[in-house]
Parts: sequence; C-alpha cells; structure tokens
Amino acid sequence: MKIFTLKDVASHLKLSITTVSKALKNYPDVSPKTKKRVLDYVESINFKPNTHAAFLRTRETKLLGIVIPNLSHYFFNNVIKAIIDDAQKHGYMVVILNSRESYEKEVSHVHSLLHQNVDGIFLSIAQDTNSFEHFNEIIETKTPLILFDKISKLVSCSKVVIDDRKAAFKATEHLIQNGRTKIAHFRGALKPQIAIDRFLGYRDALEHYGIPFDKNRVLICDQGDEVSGRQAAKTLMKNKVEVDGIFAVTDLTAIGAMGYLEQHHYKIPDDIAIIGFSNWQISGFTKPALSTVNQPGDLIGKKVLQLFLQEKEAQKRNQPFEYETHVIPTELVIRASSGAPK
Amino acid sequence: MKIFTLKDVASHLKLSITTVSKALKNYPDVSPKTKKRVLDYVESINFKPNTHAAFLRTRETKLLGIVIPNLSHYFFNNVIKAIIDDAQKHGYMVVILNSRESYEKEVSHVHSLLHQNVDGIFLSIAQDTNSFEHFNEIIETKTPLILFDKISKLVSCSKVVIDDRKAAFKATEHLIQNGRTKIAHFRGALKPQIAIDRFLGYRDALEHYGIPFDKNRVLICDQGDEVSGRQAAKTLMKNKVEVDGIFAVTDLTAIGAMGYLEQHHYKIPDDIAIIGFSNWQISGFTKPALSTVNQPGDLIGKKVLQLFLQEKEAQKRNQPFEYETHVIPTELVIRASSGAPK
DNA sequence: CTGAAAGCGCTTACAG
DNA sequence: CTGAAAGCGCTTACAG
Repeated sequence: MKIFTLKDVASHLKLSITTVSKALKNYPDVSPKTKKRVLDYVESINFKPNTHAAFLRTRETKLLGIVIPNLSHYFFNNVIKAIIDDAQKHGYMVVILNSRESYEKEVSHVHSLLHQNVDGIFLSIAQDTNSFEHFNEIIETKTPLILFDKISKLVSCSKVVIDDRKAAFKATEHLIQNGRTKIAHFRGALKPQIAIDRFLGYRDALEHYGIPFDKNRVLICDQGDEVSGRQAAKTLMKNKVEVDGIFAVTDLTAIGAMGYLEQHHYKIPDDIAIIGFSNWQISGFTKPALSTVNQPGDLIGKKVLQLFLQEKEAQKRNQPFEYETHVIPTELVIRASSGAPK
Repeated sequence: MKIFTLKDVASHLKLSITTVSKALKNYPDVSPKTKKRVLDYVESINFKPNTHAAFLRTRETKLLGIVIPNLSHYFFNNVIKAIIDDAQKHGYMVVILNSRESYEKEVSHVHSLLHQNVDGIFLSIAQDTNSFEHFNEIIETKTPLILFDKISKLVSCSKVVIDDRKAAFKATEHLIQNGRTKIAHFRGALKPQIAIDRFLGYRDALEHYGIPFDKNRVLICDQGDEVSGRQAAKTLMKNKVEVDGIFAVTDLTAIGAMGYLEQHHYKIPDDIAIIGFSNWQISGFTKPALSTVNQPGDLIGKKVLQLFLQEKEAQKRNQPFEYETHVIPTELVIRASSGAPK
C-alpha cells in the first residue's frame, strides 16, 4: 500500500492542499462538486491524513493509553478487549502498558503516555501505589483520565467501579442462607480499596444476620493467587479454626483453598461451602464448579470509553464536565461449590 | 507534568535548537561541556523530544502494532505480555488490535497500522484469511512484518512458530506409551496450518507405532472451545466409536470432552486418557488435571521482538536481512488426565 | 564547535 | 469558493 500525502492528492486533482484538506474536514466553504471529487479520489487510493503531522496542529493523536496492574488477569483482559473494540469504532487505537503492581512502573508509564501525547489515559491503580501525584500530572495536561476497578477517591476524575462492598455482602449472605454460620474470609491486601470494601461487605453480612465476627476467620491473601489461597486454608486448619464456609477475595484464592481442603478430605460444599470473586473463565471448570461474583469487565470497559468520549466532547465545546463515579452492577453466579449441606 | 519543547530547552540554556538536538542525539560535534549542560537540564525537567514531530523527519514512531485473532486466548495473552514488556525496554509502545478471526478486520487493522506508521507489525493470521495481499502491502512499505503462531509459508518475512507436528506426535505418543491404542483426535478447522500440523503429528505417531488410522476417530472442533469438545465427545459416543484416548487440539476442547465423558460415567483417565494442547492456566485446575503441551507464549513473544529489532538494525545499516522461521521448543506437561489405565 | 535554515505533512486564519 | 502562507516541533545538511 502506497501511503499518499495531501500534496499527492492535491497535485493529482489540480487543487491546492488547502482545498483538499478542507474538503476532507467537511468545511462549508468548499463547493459540493470539488468536495465530491476529493472524497472519491481519496477513497479510491485509501488516503488518510497523516496523524503525526496532523497532531502538530490539532494536538490530537487518536491514541489512547491503558495502564493495568496485571496483564494476566482474566478480568482486565475483558476490560481491555471491550475498550479496544469500542475505541476502534471511534477511530482510536489503544496502547497497553503493564504496571505489574509497581508504583514506579505506573509513574513511568504515565509519563511515557504523556510524552506520546495520547488523547486519554485509562488506569487501574497498582497495589504498591500510595502517592497520587502522577495522576495530577495527567490532569494538568488536560488529558482525560479515567480510573477503573482499582481507583482512589482522592483523584479528581471519572471512575468506573463495581460495588465491591455490596457484592461481598451478597456473596456472604448467600453462604449464610445456605445454613453456614462459621464463615471465613480470605481477604486481599490491606491497602487496596477493593480489598477493604470486600472485607466490609463480609462483615456487614455477618452483622446483618446476627452472626458474631471472629477475627481468626479472616486471613490475608495478598497475592490473590492460588498459592495464597492454599496457604490460608492451611493456616485455618493448623489453628483448628472451625469453618463451614469461605468467602474468598478472588477466584484463584478460592480455588487454592478448595484444592487444599479436598486433599485433606473435606467435602466441598458439604463440609465447607466456598464462594470466590470475579467469575474468571476458570471458575466454571473446577470441580465442584466455583460459585462466584460476576465482575463484568466488558461493561466496565465500555463505560470507560464512553466517559472518555463524553469528556473529550465537552472539552471540544468548552463545556464544563462533571466527573462521576459509575457503579457497574454485579451478580452472583451460583455453582456447585457453595451448595447447602446435605 | 509540563511538556517542554526543544525550543524551551534551547532558550533556557541560551543555545540554539540545533545544538540541543545534536547533544541529545549524541552527535560528535558538540563540546562535552555543552552536552553535559543539555543532558542535565533535560533530565531535570523530564524532557523528551516529541515523537510525532520527530516522525516527520525520521519516519520512526516508536510504535509497534500487534494483530491477533482472539484476545481472550491465554496463549496470546502471554505473547502480548512478553512483547509489551520487552518493547518497553527498547523504547517502543505497543498498539493491540483484535481481528476476531475475521479476514476483513485483519486487512482493515493492517491498513490502520500502516496509516499510523508503526515501526513494525506482529501478526497471527485469522482463521478466515485466505488471501495474503495485505501482507505484501506491509512489506512494500518496508515495515518489518513478523508472523507468529498462525503463519503462512507464502509470506516472505520472519516467522516464529512451534513445531506443532512434532508436539502433536509427542502428545499422541504419550497416550500410546500409556497403553492406549484407540486414540481419537479432536482436530481444529481444516485450513489453519497449525490444525493441519497437529493432525499430521497425530497420524505420524499412530503410524510410527503401527496403530491403524481410523478416520472415524478424527472429529473437527473448529471453534476450539469447550462446547465443540463436548459436541465431538457426544458424536463419538453416539456413533459407538471405541476410544481409550483423546488427543485434543486445544485445552478447552479437551476440557469440554472430559466434562461430557464424566457426565456419561466414563472414568478419566482409566477408561479414556485425555491430553490437550497449549497449557492454559485453566488446565492445571480441572479435575483430573489436564495433561497438555506447553506452548510458551512468553518465549514466542520475546523472539518476535528480537527478530524485529534485528531487522530494524539491518535496515538502518543498509545491510541485507535474512528471513528465518524460528521454532520455539515445546514440552509435554503430564498431569492426571492421561495416566495409564489401572 | 555552534547555529541558521529547510522541510517533513498537516491545519487554519487570512486574503482575494 | 479557492489558495498562499504561517507554523506545529523536530532533524540534519550546510555554512561559518
């Protein structure tokens, strides 16, 4: 494919570069006839104005940047997929960066994106991140910033989240309604808001149903992976903590716990009912299949892009834009691992 | 973060734009003292030359494009992750596009990437793709193209693959060595080279061990997903085809088959031994855990980037560059699903 | 060793 | 309705 320039088009049509450019941008002061000639020719040779040259004048790159803490997470994958697909419909391309839960990487990625002059930045905060100055750096440049999933209330921008506390309440409530009263919670790390909220939802549910809270039943799985789930289950057993249900902060920790417990001859769900969080693809294939909370990455991704488009539009029209925190609904996915005891 | 320009830097240091630019690019004709002044200041304000403006002269964007057929595949995820991480070390950012196995989308993505002037394109061919003209369009523009995993021998460029035929041979051989003789193959669609090669590897193994080939034991799972695996298992049973082993083209089809068979009271692996392909994360968590072939996405991604860097380097030096097809080794991952019968 | 100037491919205010 | 010209932020051939 030969890549043409405005000059090529203009000289072929015996027009000025100015007129061709205006015809392409739908300026009113171009005769319909000329406009048609331009549009037809441009279509036939698949000409598109060079984005880099255009940037120098318009300050738009049609590039979007996503920074996420873990590229291997099924959930983030769904978010990315939705954003990429929808972005493309609006003529944007998407650059993906991986902070690997590191604050330093997150900051450096943000700077790279700013230097690349992306039109918008979508970010989920790394576990290590304590300082939010880099977000203000984004905001200073007037680049729309949208935080999703792992957000901070301290940053002034649009946000897309799920109601972790409510979802955790529902998950715990489900175990209670299946007759469980000695429910453990395998929680996430201490800092991330989502881990805090899921823990609070768990506590809310116990309280609501008049079940005493026992801190021995709360264990930290800060890696959120299978190994930490196994580890937590082991600790529980070693300390002889009585348990008939587990609400785990992620599907992987739930699966780790399930694996450990079955090896030690506990029946799932009869002896111990288990529910996870996120609805990874994997959770439908374990045996017993894992009950969980569906965290709809695709809807979150779509909302993120939509908010970006709205903010951009408002910017162009010089209108004020109100930042909102959008809450995407979740739902329980009940499978075999959380059934009532026989 | 304020984004500075060369002009800002020059006027602050009372130098010309030319000298600052040369100092940054390590031109020999700048005094060490001046160079140090420039470098120090530039570092302190975190200045980077604007890539879009630089592009107009250098024709380099430091942008790379990846087109893959399915963003949800664990395997592609690993490839992408490796490319993103390594690209960054060399100052490149990566744009991800999803062809969703569609030829039209693939062509349109290639054109978008060319219009975006990316420095390199890495692509895995969509299932629908029959014509390879769009690859020649890439090559015409002198943009390095690297095909990986789903490649075509008809395109003249660097390629990174695994030896599907050999890996399939090993997987089938493993079932044979565990005493299986009535081995079915759930194969991929008819066109993709990888599906053909895996089928051929299966046939090679039967032949090598003197086991007669029975076409009733070969079923097509062209979606490569769980549902098509279930479907194929069902067909096998309905047709009363005797089977004591299955080599499935992907982990998901293997898992689908396993699910169906267990529901119908077959014991895995005792009655039927199963092995999949790819080593998705999920395959370690099924019960029984799925034996499979490890397809190292990270190594493939690393190799892809390395080949790109080499080709780019050769281009810069005006040296010829020899296209090679790199074969990344695979290995069997033996878990419970393929054990010998008791 | 330093810098003035041209030019990459666009967009847009301005002139006619 | 059309087009000449300036300028976005760089790089680099050229002059001194």
